[in-house]
Amino acid sequence: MTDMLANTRERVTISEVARVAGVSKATVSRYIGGDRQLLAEATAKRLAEVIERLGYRPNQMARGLKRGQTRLIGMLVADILNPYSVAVMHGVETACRQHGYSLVVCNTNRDDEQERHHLVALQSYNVEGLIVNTLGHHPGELLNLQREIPMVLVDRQLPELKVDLVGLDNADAVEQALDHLQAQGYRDILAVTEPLDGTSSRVERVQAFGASISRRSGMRHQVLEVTPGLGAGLASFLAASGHGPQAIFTCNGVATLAVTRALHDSGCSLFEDVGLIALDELDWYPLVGSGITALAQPTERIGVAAFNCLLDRLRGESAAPRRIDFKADLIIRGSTHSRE
Amino acid sequence: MTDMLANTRERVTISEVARVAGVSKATVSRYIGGDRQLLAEATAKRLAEVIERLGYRPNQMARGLKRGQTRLIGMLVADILNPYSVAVMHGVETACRQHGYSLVVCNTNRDDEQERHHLVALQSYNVEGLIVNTLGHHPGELLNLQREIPMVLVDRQLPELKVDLVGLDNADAVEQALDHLQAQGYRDILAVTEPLDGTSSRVERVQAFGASISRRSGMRHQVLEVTPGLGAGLASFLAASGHGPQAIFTCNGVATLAVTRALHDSGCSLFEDVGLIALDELDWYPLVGSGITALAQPTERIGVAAFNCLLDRLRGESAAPRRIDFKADLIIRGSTHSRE
DNA sequence: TGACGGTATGAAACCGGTTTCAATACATCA
DNA sequence: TGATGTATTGAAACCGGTTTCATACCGTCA
Repeated sequence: MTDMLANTRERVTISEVARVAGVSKATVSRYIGGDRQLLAEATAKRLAEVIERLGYRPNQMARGLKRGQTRLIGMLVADILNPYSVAVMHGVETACRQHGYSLVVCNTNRDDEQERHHLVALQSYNVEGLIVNTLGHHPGELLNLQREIPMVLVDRQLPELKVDLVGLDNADAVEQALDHLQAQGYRDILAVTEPLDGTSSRVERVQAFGASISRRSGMRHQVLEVTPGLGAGLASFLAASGHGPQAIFTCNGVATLAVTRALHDSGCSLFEDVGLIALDELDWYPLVGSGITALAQPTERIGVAAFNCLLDRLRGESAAPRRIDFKADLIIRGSTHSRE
Repeated sequence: MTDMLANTRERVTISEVARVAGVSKATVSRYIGGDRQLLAEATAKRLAEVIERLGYRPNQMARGLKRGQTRLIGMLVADILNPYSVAVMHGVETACRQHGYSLVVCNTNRDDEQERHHLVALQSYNVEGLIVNTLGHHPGELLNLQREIPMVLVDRQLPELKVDLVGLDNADAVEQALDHLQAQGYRDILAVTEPLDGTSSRVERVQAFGASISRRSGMRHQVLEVTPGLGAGLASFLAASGHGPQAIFTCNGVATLAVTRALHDSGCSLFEDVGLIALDELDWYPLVGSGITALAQPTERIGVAAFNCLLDRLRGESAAPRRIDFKADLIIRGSTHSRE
């Protein structure tokens, strides 16, 4: 008996179920579509039995064709190896599943051409919504898509696009970082960021950094980008140590890794000579030196919020674009021990 | 003129293109399906122009319905926060894109129920192939699916399933680790693994560990699982230090993090008191203490290989299930400095 | 007994494509 | 000139579902 099933190479279709159960396709469709109260109890029972026996699974694509809904959400990620992106994605995924959606993830590898390619692909799969966390160097393409598909930007802002935004309250995070550094006695601060590159969150952080320091008296600041010459840049910062205790503020996880590596390679005793506070929290921060002080982003909640934005739009809400900002949480470790 | 486009709320369909271009749906279909040599040059040119002007994008779902191919690959991941899984996924994604496939990623969060749920979902989306990296506690479900969809297991083995396997040559990796430890003078080795839990790669590593040590003279060994009581277990291992220099072999990245944390928390001077060699390479290994010696898995290649397996099956190859094993690369750092 | 209303179901059109088969136009050849 | 072949194209069926609309059946009430 099970052998018969084993030989079934083709997938069971609704017509097959209808034929076996001796009813019409429409009836089966009603059953699987949840309109069970429309059906006679005996019919429903028979269908349940036949479906179970045949192992029938409705074809989501076919359903989507007529219904116009695929229950698919697309997510465009600039760099899937970046823990921040993955953490957000985890939040998105959780929210998706809770609402019966599946997630299609596309990694652009920071490549403009792949971004365009994936955008086309996602549209062709009729994703119902799009979560975008990329450079956005194709605003034209995005602009087109935005008219057809609800969209939300994560950790990125594109002025051309009138869409929902979810991210971090960067000004607040920077303020928290500098408050802490100042309280601990640091006076000479270097911000290290990945190349700005038009990425709004990076720009915001660096600008907030400059602005916040300017409002404080007796503090000096400087900005450095993560490049092959990072080590030299750090060295020259450390060499000019006349302005008081020095600290580094890294604008994201990648920058933190780069800086920590460079300091480590230069034989600098972590963090005796220089303080460090990182934006983004990674699981190894407690382990290096006396631990790295961090501003943790609520990545999980950011992901969930992004999905919820989409859901609101899908349900027809058409209010003005929102901007949802989360606060960072300061986690104090040894890398910013007191200088007093 | 662009305003007219802006008002277009509905997606452009093939019928629309056909109507505007004054041809039949079949002709348009031929054009987008790549049968261009069938068309008159003038027709092709006109279609190109109309499609461009209307911004037409074929609906992949509709195509898939008749053609039976969705160009979708599904990947089931046990824990998307695990860097190993993400790294493999990155490889898969790269290979997918190169062959015109898109990737649907489902994270089961190590939850059996979610695993079943996602399996059903992926099937309902008509994914053409499945890459599985989960606990596989639903062999029944997988067994069913396997008859309909080509499948490949990554880093997992399920004896019930006759499918392709891609992973690490665990015996070789363990051998490399112990060769190195022994050469460095360590004699008393503790293997730390996540709970075995039926996960084949973990079991293989622990078994290979036991077997390999037994073949060496003068070495003692012991196995510990990552649990809340890990700290105590480590302490008691370290306390019984009579058998010669001690080292820890962690079976994967999660175990490494847990062990390093526990050692760190216990105030143990990393790695003066005990050596450490880790299976899996993570980007922060160079940074803690004098650096952690690691056996790096070629995750990217593993991902690519997994996809290629699928591709072979999709192209009709029906040879016996293969097992593809990669060798780990030893990266020597300070955590296994010589004990001589 | 016949008109009426509600319930359960089926037939057929439809979603946006692909594919088969037939038809047309034109050039070639005997 | 008529037969034949080739290059282009269109009409319609089809993929696996959903949905609209019509219908058959049943009990109720006047």
